[in-house]
Amino acid sequence: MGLDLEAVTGVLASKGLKITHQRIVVYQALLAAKNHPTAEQIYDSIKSQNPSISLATVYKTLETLAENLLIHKVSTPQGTMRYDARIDNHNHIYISNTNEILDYEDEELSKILLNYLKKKNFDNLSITDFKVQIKGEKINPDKGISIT
Amino acid sequence: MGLDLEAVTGVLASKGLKITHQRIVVYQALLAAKNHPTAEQIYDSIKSQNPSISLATVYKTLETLAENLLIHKVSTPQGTMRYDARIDNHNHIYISNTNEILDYEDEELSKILLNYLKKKNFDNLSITDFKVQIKGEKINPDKGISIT
DNA sequence: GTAGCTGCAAACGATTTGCAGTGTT
DNA sequence: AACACTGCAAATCGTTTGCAGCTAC
Repeated sequence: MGLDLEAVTGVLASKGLKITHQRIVVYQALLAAKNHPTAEQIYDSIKSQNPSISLATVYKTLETLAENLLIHKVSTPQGTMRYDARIDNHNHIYISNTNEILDYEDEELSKILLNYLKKKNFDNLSITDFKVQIKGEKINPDKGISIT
Repeated sequence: MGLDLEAVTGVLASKGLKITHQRIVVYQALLAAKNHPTAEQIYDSIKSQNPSISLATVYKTLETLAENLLIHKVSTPQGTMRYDARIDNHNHIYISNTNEILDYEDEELSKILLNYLKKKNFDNLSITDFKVQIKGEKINPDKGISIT
């Protein structure tokens, strides 16, 4: 995770976006985040290095990046938005007692679902995206989750 | 769909909730709704018959019903809340060009997923809920969707 | 009678907007 | 130079809250 400056500017340029300091910083912050931060969390994480940046700009930048399919907006069960630099199709685990969102990806699961959806015929619907949403609680909130 | 008054009062009583006119009306309105309405849509649908009811009460009532597991709160990709009187585990299809939410239930899909999750070992996680979220667009927005 | 519920208005948090000024191309 | 982008503050939207009065039990 974490594209260098060249890569980031290249990606922005490829979408015809102006290369501004703010966009670089916001994008890099999101790429570096392993959790799924809110706009405010991104703002907090960059404002010490960029004291003049405004929260509104962070929102606008994230919106722009999402429109250009460089990042994803993720709505949480609480109705707030989080952002995700991963653009490949993957699943999320919402952990209610710690308010975390974990990525969950599994080749086998993707295959199973894709296979299932192919078999079904959804008339008058063009599917743009599908994912499994798992909700749960950590038994021990201080420890991580491992999947075997 | 649509419980009669007796049934509704019975359900409320079984949860130890006071039987108020507002709760009956809100609950029945949600039971009768085939779409997944917002709090405001429920409010609009009942206020002509109940002019003195307040939107805040609708919110409070829905919250209470959800806490008592009589209904579900559903967060949309846009970050707003919708409500669902179906409490069995089912999947949702989000239709972006009409802003609809459709229920989607399929025995086979449930089995496949349950089976998959059983096989996997999520350490330190207790799964409370899982569902498939399908996003798509209607090809013809004026027509329905049929699944075959 | 009392605890719980309602309705109102005000407060709230997250996000968006208008606009004047600034920066990129 | 032109236009897109930023920063600020104010506005907006959906939702929640505080509290006085009302209602079911």
